Amino acid sequence: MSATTPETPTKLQLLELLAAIGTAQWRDFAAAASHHGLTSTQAKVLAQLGGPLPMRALATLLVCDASNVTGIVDRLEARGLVRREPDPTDRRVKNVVATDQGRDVIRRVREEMQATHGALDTLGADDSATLYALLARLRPGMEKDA
Amino acid sequence: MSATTPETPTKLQLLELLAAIGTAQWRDFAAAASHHGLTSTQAKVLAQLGGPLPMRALATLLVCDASNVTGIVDRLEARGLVRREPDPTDRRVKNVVATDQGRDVIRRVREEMQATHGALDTLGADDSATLYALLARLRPGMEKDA
DNA sequence: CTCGATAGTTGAGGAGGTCAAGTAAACAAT
DNA sequence: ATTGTTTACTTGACCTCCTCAACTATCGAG
Repeated sequence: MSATTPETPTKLQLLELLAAIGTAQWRDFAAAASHHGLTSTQAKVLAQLGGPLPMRALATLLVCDASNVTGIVDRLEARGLVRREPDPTDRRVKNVVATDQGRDVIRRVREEMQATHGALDTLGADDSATLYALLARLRPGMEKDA
Repeated sequence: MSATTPETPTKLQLLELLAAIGTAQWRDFAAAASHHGLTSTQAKVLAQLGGPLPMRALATLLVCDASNVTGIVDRLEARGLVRREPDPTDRRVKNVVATDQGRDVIRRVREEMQATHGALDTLGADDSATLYALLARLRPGMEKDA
């Protein structure tokens, strides 16, 4: 009942905490994106565009249907944040590229995730390293598909 | 460039890792929900219903407009997973309550988050406690609103 | 060259989301 | 007590996200 020391937290407690952190980070991201007139999905797509990416690759990354990407990229393109370029080696594929404006916007969104940045700043170097190591061990298992 | 030891990870690396874990967990949750014919939003609502909750409280928890909750609860109610009950002390409010079937479904969804459970199982008691303590320190800062 | 796979789009339709407007009930307020 | 303000919820219009099925264009193998 009380806020006792978590000697050995139950898996359920850990799960709940992980979910709460994930939710909070997502809200932070969505809020920052919204300040720049973007939905969280649009921002997520923009965040993937380090370089040119075919529509299909984008759909794979987002784990969604290809037809969905068409609409999202349509709207990003209408705002001038992204361009569709023909692929020189395969005339079927269209590579999506972030424009200068697009790169600028997503950079600012990342910078403006204040809650997340603030929370991470409360951790010292040692704690950061420990957390990083633990999460890195968790990651491969989490990304395995059923 | 290579996968070097993360002596002191940069904040950006930590941020990226945290985002990846959050995304993976969310996908796991959505997949489990989908096995039971639920969207992730519906499952999320069901997960909040430990006890009766007014529509308004639900909207606050989900950080969304109240009119949105109307539709979500409509669909849950149509499947018999949830009931709207009049509040005895305030005739304006309708308390949302999970039915037996609703409780059952959300319990199974939680159990079926295999990727997440599997990943957490790779951690020993000590590591779990350490991770829990670190995340618990992060949480309050993350949930602060800008 | 033809056949089968792949990349992308379109259209239909559902779910999630917002905003504006409306109804009903609670709460003041002297 | 009646008048006015606030609160809880719903409805309707409208957008984005998302899936599925169907279509076009291109690629690649035999």
